[in-house]
Amino acid sequence: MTDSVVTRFAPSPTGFLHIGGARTALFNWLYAKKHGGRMLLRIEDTDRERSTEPAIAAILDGMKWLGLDWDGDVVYQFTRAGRHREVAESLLAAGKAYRCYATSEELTAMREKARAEGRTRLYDGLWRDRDPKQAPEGIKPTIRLKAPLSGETVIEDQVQGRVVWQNENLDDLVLLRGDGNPTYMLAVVVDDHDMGVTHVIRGDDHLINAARQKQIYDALGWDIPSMSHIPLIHGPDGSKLSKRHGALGVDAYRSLGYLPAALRNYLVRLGWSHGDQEIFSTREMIDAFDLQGIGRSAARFDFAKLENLNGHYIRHAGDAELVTMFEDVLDHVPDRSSLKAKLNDTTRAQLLQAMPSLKERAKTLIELIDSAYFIFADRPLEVEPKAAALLTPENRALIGRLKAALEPVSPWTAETTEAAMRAFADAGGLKLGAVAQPLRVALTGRTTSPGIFDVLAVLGREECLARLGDQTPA
RNA sequence: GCUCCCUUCGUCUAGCGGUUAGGACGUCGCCCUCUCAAGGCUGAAACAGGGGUUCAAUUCCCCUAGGGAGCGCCA
Repeated sequence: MTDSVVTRFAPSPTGFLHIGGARTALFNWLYAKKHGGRMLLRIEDTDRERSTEPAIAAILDGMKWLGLDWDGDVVYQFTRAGRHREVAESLLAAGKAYRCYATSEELTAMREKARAEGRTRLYDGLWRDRDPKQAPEGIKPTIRLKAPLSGETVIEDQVQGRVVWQNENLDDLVLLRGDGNPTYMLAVVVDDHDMGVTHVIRGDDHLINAARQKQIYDALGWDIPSMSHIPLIHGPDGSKLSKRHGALGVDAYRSLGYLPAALRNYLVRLGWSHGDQEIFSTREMIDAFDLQGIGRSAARFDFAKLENLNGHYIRHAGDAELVTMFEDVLDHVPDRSSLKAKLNDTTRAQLLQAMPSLKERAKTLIELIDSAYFIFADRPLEVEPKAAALLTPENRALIGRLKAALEPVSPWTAETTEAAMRAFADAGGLKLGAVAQPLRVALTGRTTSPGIFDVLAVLGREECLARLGDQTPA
């Protein structure tokens, strides 16, 4: 049976792929992969007003970047409107639905009245049993489901457990709008059914919709798929995730220098766990993923943990791979075009050589870019204020003497320059640090950098001596 | 207001009646050290509150409080 699993990710294209959607997609993807099934992608664009092409593009792009591929063609829900209409009509013919001629004013009044009386059943069934002959002129009717008035509707949710609603709290939802277009509620049910979806995994903001959809499934005589409603992701302060926090599109995470693998790992552990394991390769994630491991409470988004994970993935990435990522991310961050122009075979080789040292200190690709600054810097170096403070007359003189000491070094490697420097320090009765810091400033313009011997080796003899010369009194 | 969901260190979480309540991030201190990281070792840090059930509750039930979601001819 494991080969029959079909999951789906069904975003509405009204904005970018946000972090919560990304996690939902990931969970669906993992579940399908784990069971050798398929994950379908359906764009819920029945709201013609708010659906946009750029949003669709952003969603597809975001999923590709995250490495979440889907099976088959993307299904655009709006193209299936005819089928949705057909199903609504069949329900009408079967007496399981009816036309409702209520005006929006009447509806508003009903809602206010219901709320005032503390009821949840907002639509009072005004046209449920009324003769359509009484229909007013000029009103395009909606088609509403004739939902059960009593009894209960039960969802056996794989995450939330058994959730029960009293039917008197559920009203007759609209299946078809006055303009003949389907509502989300109808479209989802029909599409999931027609697409053969076996497992619905989505945010728990849909939990109540599951009950309403169950009523549609029942009216149609269809089986409802397995339901899993996963808790939402909140901002660091526990409130709803806003743009201020992490409700950024996944493209923003790319621009921030996060690796897809790191984001996947962070996301999978947000709301799901597998014992004490924190780091998961994609393979391990697929093998370990299960619905039982999903928690029921909302999780807060924590950038610090994401950064830590990202650092881990950077440290463990291949050097050549990182050079490629370094270049690729430049296209997604502002003000890096000058850096891009400086990429050539020489600087690429330097970058590759420096990578073992660079990646040890970077939590994001942005930090990686920043710490590689010394490779691309033009002479004379721009010196940070904090670093400039170290360029005292004494230290400048020291740099001059050091330059002289390094000049004869050959070949020029991290090992040989280190030996020369240690000898220089010993001879002067200085601690290595007393020499290394001024040297670092002269070479990088900063007080922090990769190991100074790595910097020496990467920059090469000529460039190093020139930079030292720049800081030596004439 | 109504319906539904949730509640273990600051954060993500393990726990599925009996544990010194574990791990991870962050944080504190120490070690390493040419800076910054990384790494190693330590420390502080949690079962929301109240009732039950039970020989025994973080674990099961109820209530309260707090948080969240939903209440559209949006999805």
